[in-house]
Amino acid sequence: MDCNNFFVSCERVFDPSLEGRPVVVLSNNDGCAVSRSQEAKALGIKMGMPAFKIEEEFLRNGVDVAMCSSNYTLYGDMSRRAMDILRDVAGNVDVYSIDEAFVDFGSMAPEDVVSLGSEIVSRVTKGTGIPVSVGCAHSKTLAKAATRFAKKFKGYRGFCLIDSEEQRRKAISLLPLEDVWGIGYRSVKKFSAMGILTAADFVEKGPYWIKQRMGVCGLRTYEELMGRDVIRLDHRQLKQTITTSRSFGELVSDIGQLKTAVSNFASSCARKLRAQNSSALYATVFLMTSFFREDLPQYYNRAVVEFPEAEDSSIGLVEGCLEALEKVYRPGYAYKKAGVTVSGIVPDGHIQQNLYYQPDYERNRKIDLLMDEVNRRYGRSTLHLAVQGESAVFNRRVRKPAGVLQGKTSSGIAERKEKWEMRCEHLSRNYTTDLNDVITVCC
DNA sequence: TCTGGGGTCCTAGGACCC
DNA sequence: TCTGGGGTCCTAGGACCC
Repeated sequence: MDCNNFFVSCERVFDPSLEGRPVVVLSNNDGCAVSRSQEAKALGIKMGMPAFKIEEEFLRNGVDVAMCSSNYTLYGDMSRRAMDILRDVAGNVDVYSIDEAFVDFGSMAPEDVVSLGSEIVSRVTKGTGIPVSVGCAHSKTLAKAATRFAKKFKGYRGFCLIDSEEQRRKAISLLPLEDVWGIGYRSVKKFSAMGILTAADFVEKGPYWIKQRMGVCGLRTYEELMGRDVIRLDHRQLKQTITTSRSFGELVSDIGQLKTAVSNFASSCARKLRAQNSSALYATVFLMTSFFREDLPQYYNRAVVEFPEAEDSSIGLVEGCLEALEKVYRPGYAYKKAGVTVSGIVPDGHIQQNLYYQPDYERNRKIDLLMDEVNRRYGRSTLHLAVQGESAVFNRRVRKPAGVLQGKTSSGIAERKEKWEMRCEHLSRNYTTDLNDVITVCC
């Protein structure tokens, strides 16, 4: 199951004025388009198109395009609702991403497959307001292809089944190579120069040829396109790396401001580590200038700190990361982005202790527990370390005041306090997660 | 002026072991 | 010092996903 134009669809559920219009949802920092309505796609707005180009090419020429800042609080909650309904209808659900899930239909009679597939489409769409497509086949790669057909051709009414060998052959011959799950931009470029344009052209080359050029990943895609289910999803409990990074709203040169930003990134990583009951042995801090600014000197660097013992406290991670920041920082550059990645992640309870290190566990643990609890109850960053700065809001989303349904206004957006804070000038409300933002309908 | 963020897996090559 | 055969571990870079 795949939600159609997911982020845009979420915005439309609560803002009917977006219906029937070209709509794009922008990335963090209002950078570029990450989700587009059908109307926006028809205009030729590409995935990843920068917001300023959309303004130049369309808005300035009087073409109506609605732009929304991304509102992940809303999308995350809408995703949860969709997946809950899917589980209720179908059971055996494997959530693959914020807008996609695989369902194991087992060995079901074809007519039951068709009715269950159609039921998923109608129940999820009705229950969330978000249109979805369902594709069914003997492998995940073919099921994803079926989903594309279900989305593209209205006749399917949201559900497409690739069952027989004849249907499989027809499907792969109609499937452009760039739409195959597992074949990316680079491979498409390489293969199209050889005249390989569809999934059928690709499998025609045979497993040996493919393995030589794409390794075992390509081989798996071949098997899947032949109808054999060989791709296993990752069911690990713990993430192997956790990153928090942001582009800045404006270029930053001052190390004081970078310290504030990096402290926030580090404490965010610590919070994510604690959320999955794990700790990390290493933290990497990176710093970079804007590669688009050819008029400015460029710099990229990173530094790693190793903790004496795997660490999950905000205080410990922030200390380590500030140390690393001092190593990578060079004065005289205008920085555009920074971030923190933690790695060497181990589950709590399996931490290798260090004979020569006597940390004050109890102290930091108490502080973290308290901060987590207060922030859970009263909102993120209610309580934070002083070094995170007065606002501690690198991912603050300032909400608009609740009001009647009348489309977007930007009057409720607070000014950014710090240069490095993100831009989000077209932010919708947290309609489903904040009582103050619940819509009022006048009738 | 303005171009996102967060992941996974595989492979080749270097360094080292017996 | 060199020979062959059989390993492990680590890292950087590439490719892919949403």
